[in-house]
Amino acid sequence: MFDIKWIAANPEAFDAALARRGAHPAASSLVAMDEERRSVVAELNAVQEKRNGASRLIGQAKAQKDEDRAQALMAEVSGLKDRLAELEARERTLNEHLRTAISQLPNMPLDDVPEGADEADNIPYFRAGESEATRPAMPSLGFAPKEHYELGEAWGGMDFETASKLSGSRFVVLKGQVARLERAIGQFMLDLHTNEHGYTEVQPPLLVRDEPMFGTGQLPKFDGDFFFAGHGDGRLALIPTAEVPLTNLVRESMLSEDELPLRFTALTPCFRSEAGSAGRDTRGMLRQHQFNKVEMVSITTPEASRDEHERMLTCAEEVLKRLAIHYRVVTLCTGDMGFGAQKTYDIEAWLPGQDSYREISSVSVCGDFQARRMDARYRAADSKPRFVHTLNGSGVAVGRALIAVMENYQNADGSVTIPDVLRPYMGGVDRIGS
RNA sequence: GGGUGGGUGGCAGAGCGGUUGAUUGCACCGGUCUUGAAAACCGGCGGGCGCGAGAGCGUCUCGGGGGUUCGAAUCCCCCCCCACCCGCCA
Repeated sequence: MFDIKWIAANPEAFDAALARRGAHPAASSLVAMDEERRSVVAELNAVQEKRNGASRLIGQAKAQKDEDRAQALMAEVSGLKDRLAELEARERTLNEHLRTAISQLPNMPLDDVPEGADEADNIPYFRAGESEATRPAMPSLGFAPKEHYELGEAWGGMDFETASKLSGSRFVVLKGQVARLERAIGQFMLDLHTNEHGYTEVQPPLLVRDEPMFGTGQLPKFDGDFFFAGHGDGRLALIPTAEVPLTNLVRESMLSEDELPLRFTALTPCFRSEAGSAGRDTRGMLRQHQFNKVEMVSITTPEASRDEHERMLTCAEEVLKRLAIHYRVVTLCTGDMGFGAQKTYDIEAWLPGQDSYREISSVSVCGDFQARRMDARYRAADSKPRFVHTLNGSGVAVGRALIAVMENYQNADGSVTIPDVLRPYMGGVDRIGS
């Protein structure tokens, strides 16, 4: 969601930003709509002023018991009603159209986001002084690695067949030590972010109204990507990510500057219909309708959001460093970014079984894009209300972390060694599946 | 599922047809006092939109929409949401 005044003042920059995201120019039509709207508002205000002035005089005349004068004024002003109703209706319609049009447009990329069409154009990201060497090394297994589902199915810890009897494809039943390992990974990450990274643990609702989904940008454009549960005459969405409830924690509110930044984290199930990815990643746990994820959300001032973005990335990276899983970070190019993002880093974990890097976390800064949709503001030091900035990042996806642990820590006999940091959560077990 | 009460400014909480955008308290900002701070006292202080270079002016806004009226936070209708009680249930 954008400020129409900004668009009107910077039409070329706005269209250029849209072009970078592969969208058609929109500034001139939006500005035209806004001009029409403003002319209606101006006329409406003038008519209202006339009516209000007369009503005030009528009140005075009545108070002075001057009934004749009151009647004369009433006759004069009553003719304004139709015009008023018409102008009010037009204003409302124009407002709605403008809002609808603007709410369909994706966020504008920051200047340092690389140009590109799709994921092939994403570029590796390193901080100053950093390199591959500063990240956990690739494992040298010395045998042909298996994929996670081959390992899991072999010892009955992952059951896709039974899951499909219950729920169809893209579901899994985890059992025994695999189920426990999944739980251990989630607990470990949640503890890390709450104990060491300053995030407040939250258990949010998993079903939300349409309004929060609009607030974070999932709706209205991507209705088909989610599950909805009927509720009374309406529906509630099953959250596709905890970003939705966590970010909307501050919706329609006026925060004070000294309580920022706010940092929230949650371990929740996420539900996605995966409507657009039929046939992709159909085997295994990589792409499921339901998966657990630890999410981080920060609410900051506009000045602080860029630094917070870098900070949040390091929080997510720390998970993989402690698990000692090799990964890389890429800056998403303009064509691969999500709808609400100004800039996004993806963390891709190395999966030996797949012989490739796969996304395990995505960390985005959204500027005031979501804040405008949610009406989330704070009172700045000069006491003026300003929109907050919002950020979200996975820290990290639990299901995919489970895959990464299993594939990276697999042994030649098909067993999996438990990473050191997870052993306390596994009751001291150091190896499963043997 | 049955019943009742309620949605007002950052928060709390009055108002219930006519200069009421709204008493008051808290919070916040400025000032006096003080070595400093607190307290006390004085003053200021909602948000959106439009016009304007600006000071400012106008307008909308008391959950949302519609209606009655010259005029609605106040009256009527519909919807949404919240709280409480009863029943049922983890």
